[in-house]
Amino acid sequence: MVQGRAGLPGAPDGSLGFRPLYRQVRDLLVKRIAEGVWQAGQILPSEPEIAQDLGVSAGTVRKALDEMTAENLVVRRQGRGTFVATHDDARILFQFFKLIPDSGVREFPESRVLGITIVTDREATDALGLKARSRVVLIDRVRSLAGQPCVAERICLPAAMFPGIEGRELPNNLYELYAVEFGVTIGRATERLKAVAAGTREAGLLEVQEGSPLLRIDRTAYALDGRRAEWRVWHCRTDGMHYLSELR
Amino acid sequence: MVQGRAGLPGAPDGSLGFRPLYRQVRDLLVKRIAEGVWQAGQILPSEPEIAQDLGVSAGTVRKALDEMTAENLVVRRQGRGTFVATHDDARILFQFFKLIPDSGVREFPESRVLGITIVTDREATDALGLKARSRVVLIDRVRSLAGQPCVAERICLPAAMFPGIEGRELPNNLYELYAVEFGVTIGRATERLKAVAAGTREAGLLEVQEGSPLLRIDRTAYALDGRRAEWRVWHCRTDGMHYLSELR
DNA sequence: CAGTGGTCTAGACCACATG
DNA sequence: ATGTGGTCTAGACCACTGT
Repeated sequence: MVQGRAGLPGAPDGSLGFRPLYRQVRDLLVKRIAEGVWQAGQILPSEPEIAQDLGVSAGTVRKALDEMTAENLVVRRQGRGTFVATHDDARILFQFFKLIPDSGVREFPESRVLGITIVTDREATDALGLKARSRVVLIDRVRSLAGQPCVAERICLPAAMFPGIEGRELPNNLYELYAVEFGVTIGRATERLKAVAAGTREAGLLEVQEGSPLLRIDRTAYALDGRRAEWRVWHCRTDGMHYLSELR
Repeated sequence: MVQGRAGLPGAPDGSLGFRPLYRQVRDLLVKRIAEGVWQAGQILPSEPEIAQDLGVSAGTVRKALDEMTAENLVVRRQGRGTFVATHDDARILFQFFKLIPDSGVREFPESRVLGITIVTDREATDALGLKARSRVVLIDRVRSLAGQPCVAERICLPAAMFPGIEGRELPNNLYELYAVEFGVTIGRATERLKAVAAGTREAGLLEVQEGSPLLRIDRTAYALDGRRAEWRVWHCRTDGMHYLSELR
């Protein structure tokens, strides 16, 4: 079925390494989602169906889907089925938005777009792993919670991956737009945090004094196929809010 | 065996809720580790042994151990056995130490103790969920990477949980000390991050100007039984290093 | 009721470590 | 050779959701 196997469990890769069947199944299912065979919010075939299609046991499919559930790629609902995860506001809020009011009540921040431009920028192409003269879309926004500006945001995208995005109306929740309109599904991201002094620009946007301490968050987001799809830099006020990180 | 069951899988809790067998097994095994029946680094009985002891199938024990592996409570080594996780430097470095040099090479920071005192402090007792007049151990340290002071650290512990710790020589890696000497195993923690201006004290310790931006990290750490066991506050320089957070 | 995911079991075999 | 965890399978039954 998936890879060299003949009644034997597990498949040897030539001589070194070893690729469990359930992982091969996982990779194949992820590939199908990445390719849009099953789109965000749609239901997958049932476990027995997938198992029969691929010629493996139901238990193996289950283990593959267990992993995908843990990765937030898929959502399972008992009695109903297994669905491709969407980037709805609730998911964004919990998975990709770690800035929380000190009160603890999570809230989705409003966005005001300051400008969209297409440029060639060495820092951005480096961060995105593109060739030095590739074109990059720059989006500047200010985000507010309860009317209070709290984040100055700059987003950099590979222009080739998001053709025509510069002419669009931008929603608050960009990851849903990436998935639905451009077929780019963000699966994971890494963030690097530093404390910096506010420059003139950020100070003005966030209504703080120049030199005030700000939290700088530098995020690289990866598409399902592993390509870097977005680089964004935030400058955040952290009076009255904080960044939450769980260690386990 | 574990809870009301009579040849039936899964056990109803009276009428509401449902507690899978493998979770009951997990909880029981965690309890035994928390009680010191099996100590850090020691080997657990093999899967078939545990299964027979508890009167469940090997598959159920396996699923319980899978969860515990995901929670970093246990380490499995093929061909050798399953071991209680230790708080060795490598684990601390990856699970509990998110401050990374910009170069990317993780390193364990040195520590210099500035003082240990026992006090009653309202802020600390609140953070630890203790009665307002409980005694708390305060430990102040400065931590350095490559000779450069980078973190001013204050650690608050419930005195009742760590009797006599104030008279001890403190190692760099405290979580191992907590586990080995006081039977308190840290299982998880949450961190809250803010950007703040350096006060006089931190500025002096970290060799920066007063008012410089610092990363303030506020960590609450939980023991295996769920009790809050430690509260620590860091003030960090983030020139040349950053806090790494993985979103997935 | 039928169909889905969730749990539990039993057994076979593979991969790895140790003696 | 033995014992450990790791993978894969097959089948039974439970719990939930919809018709």
